[in-house]
Amino acid sequence: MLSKKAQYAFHALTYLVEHRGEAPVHTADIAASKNISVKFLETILNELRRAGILGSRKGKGGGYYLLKDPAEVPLATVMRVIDGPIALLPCVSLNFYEPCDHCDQTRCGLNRLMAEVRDSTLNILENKTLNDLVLK
Amino acid sequence: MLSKKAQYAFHALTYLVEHRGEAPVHTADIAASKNISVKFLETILNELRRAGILGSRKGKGGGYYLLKDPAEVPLATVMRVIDGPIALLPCVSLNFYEPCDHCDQTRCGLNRLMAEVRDSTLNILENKTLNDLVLK
DNA sequence: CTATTCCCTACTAAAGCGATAGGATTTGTA
DNA sequence: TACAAATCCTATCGCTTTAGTAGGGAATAG
Repeated sequence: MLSKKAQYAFHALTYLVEHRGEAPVHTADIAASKNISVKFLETILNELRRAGILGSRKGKGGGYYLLKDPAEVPLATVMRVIDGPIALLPCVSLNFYEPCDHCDQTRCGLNRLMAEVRDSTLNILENKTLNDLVLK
Repeated sequence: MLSKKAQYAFHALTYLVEHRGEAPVHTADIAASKNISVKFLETILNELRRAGILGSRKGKGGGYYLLKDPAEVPLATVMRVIDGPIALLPCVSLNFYEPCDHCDQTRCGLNRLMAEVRDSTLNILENKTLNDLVLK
């Protein structure tokens, strides 16, 4: 399951896509619009900034804004930044790989099946982008 | 990610499929073969029994055994018993559904996308069974 | 200079995870 | 009937993660 943090991140990004081209958006505005604790959302937007997904400006007229074209940011990227691995097992993770302790991967049925799940999941999450969060 | 419990469950079930038709298998044998703590595995096999996936017999000559044809037990069933929901959001879960607090599902882009992920995941996990855990 | 806004560090309460402990219960066999 | 073998049950425990909260510091526009 996605953490609350990841859910909030997606909702906030949705808001930012919808307000793209306007002035930087205040954390407080997003929080109010999406019913999220301001302080909690602050830390989330900050993580997204450190990950290179958002830019920010301080002071009056400041706020957060998208750094890239929303169509260039896959959902998988956001999920990895906030929640870490997408795969169901460390031994089939592409970005957070860790070997199994007591099991030869080349002869593990579970490994093979979970790799299949990973591929079908990533096929969606790597191709759907922030743009797809917004319904037309 | 799958919990350790779910991983152990799958490994134990693999062992049981491989020893199908023989006498009931001792917890200790599986634990030794798969490097799992005996006591921890006990609770896992018990959960699988209460879920109707395994049968058991106590006393001498006792142990656990599969109740059904392994080809009739989808991986999704095991995962739900041990880890709960498979979907990435409560509001798109088929078996553990919970509505969103502040978001109209029919107009939520995230909801729609996560439902898509769920479908592609379940397409695998409902069709692959315990039999597929065993490599030939 | 001051109000506004992001930025940073630390803390916390509650829950979940990965076990472990200790015994109760059932069953086959001598 | 006694005993050993195995499952079954309940409780506990240390650790980590989750979902926030608190309090102020730093930059910036006007």
